[in-house]
Amino acid sequence: MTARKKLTIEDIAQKAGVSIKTVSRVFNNSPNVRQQKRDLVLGVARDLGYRPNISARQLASKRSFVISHFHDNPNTDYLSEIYDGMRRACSEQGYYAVAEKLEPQKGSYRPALLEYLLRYEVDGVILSPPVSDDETVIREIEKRSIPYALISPGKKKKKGINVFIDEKNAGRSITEFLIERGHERLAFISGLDSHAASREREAGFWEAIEASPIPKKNVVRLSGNFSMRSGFTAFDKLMKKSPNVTGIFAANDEMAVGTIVAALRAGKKVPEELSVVGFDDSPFARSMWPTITSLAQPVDNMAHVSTQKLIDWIHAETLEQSRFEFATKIIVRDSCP
Amino acid sequence: MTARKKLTIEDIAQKAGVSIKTVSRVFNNSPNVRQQKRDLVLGVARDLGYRPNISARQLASKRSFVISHFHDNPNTDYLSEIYDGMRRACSEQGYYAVAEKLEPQKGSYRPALLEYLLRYEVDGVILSPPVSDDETVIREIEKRSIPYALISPGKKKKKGINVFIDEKNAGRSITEFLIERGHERLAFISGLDSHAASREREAGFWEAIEASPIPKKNVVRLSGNFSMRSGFTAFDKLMKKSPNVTGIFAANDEMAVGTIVAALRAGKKVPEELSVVGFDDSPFARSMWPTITSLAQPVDNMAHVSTQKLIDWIHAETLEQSRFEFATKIIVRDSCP
DNA sequence: AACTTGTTTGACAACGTTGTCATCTTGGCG
DNA sequence: CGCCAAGATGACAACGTTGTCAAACAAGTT
Repeated sequence: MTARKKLTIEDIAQKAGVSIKTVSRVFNNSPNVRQQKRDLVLGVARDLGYRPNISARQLASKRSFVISHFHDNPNTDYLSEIYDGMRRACSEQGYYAVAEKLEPQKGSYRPALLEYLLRYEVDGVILSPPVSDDETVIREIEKRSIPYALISPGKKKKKGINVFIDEKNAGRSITEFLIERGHERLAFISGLDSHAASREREAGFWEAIEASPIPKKNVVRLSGNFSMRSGFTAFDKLMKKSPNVTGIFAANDEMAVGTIVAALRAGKKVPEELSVVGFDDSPFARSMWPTITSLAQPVDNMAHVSTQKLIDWIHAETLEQSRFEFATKIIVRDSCP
Repeated sequence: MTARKKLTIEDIAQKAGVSIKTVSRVFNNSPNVRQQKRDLVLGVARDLGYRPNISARQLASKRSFVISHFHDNPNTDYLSEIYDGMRRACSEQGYYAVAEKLEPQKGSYRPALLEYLLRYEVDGVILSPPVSDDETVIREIEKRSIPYALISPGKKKKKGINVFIDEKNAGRSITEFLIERGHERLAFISGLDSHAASREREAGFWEAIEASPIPKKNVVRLSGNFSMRSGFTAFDKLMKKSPNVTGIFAANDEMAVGTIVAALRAGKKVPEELSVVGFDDSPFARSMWPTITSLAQPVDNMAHVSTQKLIDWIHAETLEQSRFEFATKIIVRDSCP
């Protein structure tokens, strides 16, 4: 029933009694179109169900309408949240969202990146950790003056769009949460030290400790690498070092899961004898038992905003605001109620 | 340094001393081009580093070069493996791989699907469970004669490409694996009964039991829903019903994780007192402690082959072979060594 | 009223391919 | 050796947009 012929810009122009160029202007939000005509065209287009043909646009304008997300992160939950946010923003504006895992070759992301940029001529790029901290990649993108957005970069760049949470602040607030629950012997399990966010979270942890009456000797730092496995081993080490710790902050949820599993195995009751908080509010946090109290960052929304702003930048060819900080919140669950 | 002007088909034609149409034919693998010219053109193109312009192709040929994967599955690891396989096949052939979560509206995938098909005019579609079992979706796609591939469909369709493993056989073989390890009291934790694969896996489980000397009264069936949580509760129920079970087959790895965590909490040693096997060989299986013995299906490869065959189908406009069965294997790890 | 100046509009040529159809080769066969 | 069918090639018009540039219009200014 909907098998009618394909609509073109010409059909709309004719029906609205204007030239195709005016229709084109309307759909590109170009200036210099009288509001009245704009509304007219938009009305006709809506009635007929017109959608601009992406390929023709691409060809004529030499833009690809592709926005690529480059990543190198095994956390598929995180990636898929980013992709969702991108997709929402892209489909609102008729762009393609594409995700590409960048495989380092001889330690450098450069070859894979170049191959890709050449192939698709992307209009905009989104980078997430750890790629958002790779200077080589950023330089290569700037060299081609492709608009880009960095999600949670370690150090903010002046040029691109920067989208982030205050990791230190977040680390501090979830530590304060633990302290308020009455815990006086704490442990922190770090992520990869090469990951800037992990270092910030730790800095926040120590800030909270210093601001509290808890003596430093009651606090242990264990190093992990964001993997569930490293949570296990951290817990085992902890039990040897200071078995009377009652509150643990793991720098991400996977390690929190590992910690809890190890605790259960060792016969410790969670949360009765040991409270654990995580970071990221990943699906793990909801599905573990006990469910995990975690600090949530609005990844989906961060990706959505980056993409929107990126598209604005592409259109405007100039960038007015470049830094966007997002609020976080603590999701209270069973592991530290 | 690579900032040279964009190459077009014309440049290649000129340099090779043929018409642009011949170059076009070569790049589309059209018949009726002398081998000698084909090689010549290909050589020149390689030397100059020519790549056909996707948009122009799309516009002229009225194809979109987009292959979409429709899914509705919370397992991001699974999805990302599929996406990887698709991407590999797509980028070999200059297609776009796009993934789209189909959100049911009033219980039907139809509205979301139609919106999407209209928007992007996809050339080919890949469906994964549970969408690959949705008759409405398949009918809608067939109505538009869009080539499609089904990954692990419950019942094989005659028309599209069907890519699958023998779930029953797989279920049987991993059960046999348990039995061979000397377990005589077993339990099966099912997935969602609406999920055809889960039913097949269970059928395989019972086949193995019947073929063994184990009496049925030593075997328990518990129902789960593929979530980690349902693994926990299944284990707790099991301990009440028949605490002397020594081998458990969970219909997926998430439930296996849940089972193991519950077991550790209850003070059971895994694998010394209780062996657990899972299904899917997801990242969980590698990262849990103990690591989980699991049945692996080659998801990445299944997606790669579906996509390749789909592209063949798009080009040939006719489908010669439509069913592809993949081999599985058991990955032996610590939870049942 | 004539003259600026800036805004709005449209005609028409790109953009880089593929589809169509006509023409030119080639090879087999009588 | 001539004829014919099939295969190989090319000229040229699509495809549906946007870019360019010139023309028409509107609003101030003298």
